Amino acid sequence: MAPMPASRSDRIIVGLSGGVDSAVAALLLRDAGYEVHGLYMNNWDDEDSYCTGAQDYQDARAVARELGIVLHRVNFAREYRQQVFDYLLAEYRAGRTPNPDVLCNRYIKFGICLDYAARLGGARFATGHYARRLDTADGAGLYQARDRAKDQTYFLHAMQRDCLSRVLFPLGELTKQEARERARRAGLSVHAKPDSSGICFIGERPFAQFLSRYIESNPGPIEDLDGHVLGQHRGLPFYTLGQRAGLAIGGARGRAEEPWYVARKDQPRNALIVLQRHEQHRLEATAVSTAPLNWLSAKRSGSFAAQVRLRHRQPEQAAGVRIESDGRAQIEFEQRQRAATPGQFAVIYEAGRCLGGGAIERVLLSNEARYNPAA
RNA sequence: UGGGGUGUCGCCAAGUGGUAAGGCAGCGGGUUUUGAUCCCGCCAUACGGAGGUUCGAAUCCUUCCACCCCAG
Repeated sequence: MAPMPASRSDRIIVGLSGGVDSAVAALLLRDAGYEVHGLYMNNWDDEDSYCTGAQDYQDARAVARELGIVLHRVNFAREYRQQVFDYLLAEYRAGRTPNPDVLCNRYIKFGICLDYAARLGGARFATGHYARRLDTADGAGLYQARDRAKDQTYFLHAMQRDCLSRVLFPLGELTKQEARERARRAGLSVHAKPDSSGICFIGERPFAQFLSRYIESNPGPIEDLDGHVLGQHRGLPFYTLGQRAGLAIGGARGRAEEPWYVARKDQPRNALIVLQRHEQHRLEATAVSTAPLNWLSAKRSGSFAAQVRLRHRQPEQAAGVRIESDGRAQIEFEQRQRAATPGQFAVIYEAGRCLGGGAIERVLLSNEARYNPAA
């Protein structure tokens, strides 16, 4: 385990989700001699068949009991709704594809929840994220987890930099397999609980179905690159760039026997433009421009070479980054990037350190000479 | 109602006497703390309807129906 910067008498608050990872985080800190309190956070109030909140809380209680630690509980549903969910709906309505978990980490987990942990007397706030926090010459830095396949820094890149000095990621040096093994050996009842996926607190329900509860349908044509109508869509917000499933386009006379993918959204005409597999070069970007970056290191200026991810779990892509005077970034990739999507985040790395990132605002496709404002 | 053509899974489409390819879509699962991508599995006792020939027909014959095209 990484050296603990806090003194052993300090109280550490661990965000307990009811899953394996946060349980092991608490286990490691307890075994290292800290006074550990658990904090279960409820971010979503709807109780329906997809909401696992009730079970997760019971699991968190079991973990606390098994570890012999105090468990606190707090409800941030109102804040989540205002700072994450409203953003998500606004982005979808605007035709972009938001990443709510990035905002959840910035505003909820490492925002108000971090403050709440401090009020509980926590000198530090720890979570079960697969990431590493290391001290550097310019302060605490966020580094990728040793288990690169599980690395979650993509989701953490937007947290405020000054929060880094107050957080701990005890799982940063472990693989998922090792974490489960530790849980099993410690007799934690959640050791075999399946990994969760899907938007936190919304769950694994069919996503378009969930969205349709909040976003009105607005049907329009599905067209190929030449403007031939191939079908009808339910509303531009229900699709994202590069998406294959859900288009309901079958075979067409004289067309290749290939699946169709979303190429772009024509907002003024409410048309969804699609293409086939052999045309996917039209989905490839050479560069993206971002909103002003959030920095987790000393602010950079000018141009520099870096590695960039456009989505979680994507291997780092070699790129040139140019910082504009307004804080925005122009990122030019060595390799073309498939389905770079406005609303998602470009996250910048350098030798395993997450420098920060920003929301993708515009995408420069490989067949375009300049940014298309409608992109 | 002259001539020609076509009717095979939701869509496209092989198969022209030997016991229904494939792709797309869809559904299910895997991977995944976003949305996607990707991977795996399932998916026509049935060939527009009805008769007939044959050991055996989607494939041959008769007839009816539907649609398309050219003539009108």
